[in-house]
Amino acid sequence: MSTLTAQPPLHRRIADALRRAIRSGVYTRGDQLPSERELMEEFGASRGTVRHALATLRAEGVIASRKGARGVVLAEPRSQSFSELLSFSAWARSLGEDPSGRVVELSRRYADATDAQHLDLGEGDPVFWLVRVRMLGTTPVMVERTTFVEPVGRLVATIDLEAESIYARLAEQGVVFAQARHWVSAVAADDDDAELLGVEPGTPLLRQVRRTTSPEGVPLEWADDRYVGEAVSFVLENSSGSRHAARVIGTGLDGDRR
Amino acid sequence: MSTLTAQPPLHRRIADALRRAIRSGVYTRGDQLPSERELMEEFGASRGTVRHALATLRAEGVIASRKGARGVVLAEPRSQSFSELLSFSAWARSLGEDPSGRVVELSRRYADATDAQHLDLGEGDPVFWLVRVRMLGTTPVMVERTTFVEPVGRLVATIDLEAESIYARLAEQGVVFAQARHWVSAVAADDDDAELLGVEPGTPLLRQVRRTTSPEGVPLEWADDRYVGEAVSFVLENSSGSRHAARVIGTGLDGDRR
DNA sequence: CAGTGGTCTAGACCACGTG
DNA sequence: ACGTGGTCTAGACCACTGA
Repeated sequence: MSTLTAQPPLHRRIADALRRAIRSGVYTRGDQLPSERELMEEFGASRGTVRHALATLRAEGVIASRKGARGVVLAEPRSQSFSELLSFSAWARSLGEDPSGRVVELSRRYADATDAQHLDLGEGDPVFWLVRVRMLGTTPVMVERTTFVEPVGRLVATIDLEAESIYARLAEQGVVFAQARHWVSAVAADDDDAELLGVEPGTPLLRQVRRTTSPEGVPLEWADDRYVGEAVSFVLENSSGSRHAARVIGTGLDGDRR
Repeated sequence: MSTLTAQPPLHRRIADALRRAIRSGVYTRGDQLPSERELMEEFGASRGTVRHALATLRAEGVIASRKGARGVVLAEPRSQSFSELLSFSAWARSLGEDPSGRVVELSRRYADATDAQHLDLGEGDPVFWLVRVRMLGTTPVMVERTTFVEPVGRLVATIDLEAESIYARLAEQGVVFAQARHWVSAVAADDDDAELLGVEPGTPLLRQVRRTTSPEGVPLEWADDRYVGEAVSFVLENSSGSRHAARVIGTGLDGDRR
């Protein structure tokens, strides 16, 4: 039984090669890219495949292109993947930091209206509730309050939360987080936040409310994460043709935590 | 001279039709979409074109799809376009609100290191500096501090900033904003912010630093916008295959304002 | 004007999922 | 076993850019 690692699809290998070329300085901000016909030659791919790769880079804000003119480089690619935006551990490790966490509470409870709305459940359905303080080194950076749907929460309860990455362990169990919607806003630390993070009440926190679904579109968890002051920011791209991001009034959510 | 409005490309009409169908309840969250072959029939399009439309919806977080199974609906499409994320006026009007603005300062000055970095200029190159307080009705919601490259700033100086939308007017002059990168974080209101927004110093603000480029990839402006408390939040999507958004340590920028 | 990216078609094979 | 989406090819026409 040889475990032949399947090669990634060609369009991804092309995108990776171009990202590497930009990161290593072959092309820098403002430079023109080779034409699509030239890239077809270079990678032995059809035009459709080359355009698939370029569309990926365009969505990342790395390049821009217009009819009639060659594409240009806009910015260095950021080295972030989906799991690094989802998992605090994976993110921190990718930055060479030492992530850790302290579990404040893990319990089974029953869905309130907000839970029901986020998780497509009925009020009163069982869910799991996890509160953790996340640290880089020994500095508290974020408090995370996550509500899991019952089958996922049951698995979470079996994980050593102080030592392992939830998302890595759940992936091994076949629970895949595939898609997320995030609401980002600013809040003042309340008494609970303040105590957990070791800051004064009223301190500005960056609030990220996240709803994550499986590849099948089934909600798996929702979370209310609050980051200390300027410790963290989110970067996003958008362009004329895209709607990946939007500004909304209020949070679009209940003002209270749960 | 008849001004025949060119029809949008087929892939966009398909995406629009599907968005409408979802918004109007033909498909709701969790429903399966028709197969790609069925959509080809329905719209008289080739598979490549249908897939182009579906890729758009996937990037918006509206649908998800996996090999072997039909696509599913994840969420209602948000009705936001690029200009609504860029332009406070366009955004507010799309929500039925009454946007207004008060110009605090408009001046010509010389680029510092931060300006130079954002706008691909040298330190000391001339730029234009605009500070405005933006309101919904009569409530201050945001203070915006924008630095324009010289040729754009020169045009901005000719606009009636209290009455017109900068971006709409600039577009008429052939200055098109095509791509933007945003850094979102939380800060405490400083004395200047507090006075302009009518809040206490230390109040949490949502900070959005934005860098905007033309279709050619040339930087046109960068801005530091600060929103009052919970007035506004940003919504973003991401999925396994995409890198539209990322979390970073700090702001990736100088801590000071300019 | 030649070269470019944007759009679109018509096929094909594969791996995966669901019944 | 069959239908599905993911990947890939080979062509074509157009509108636009830029020398």
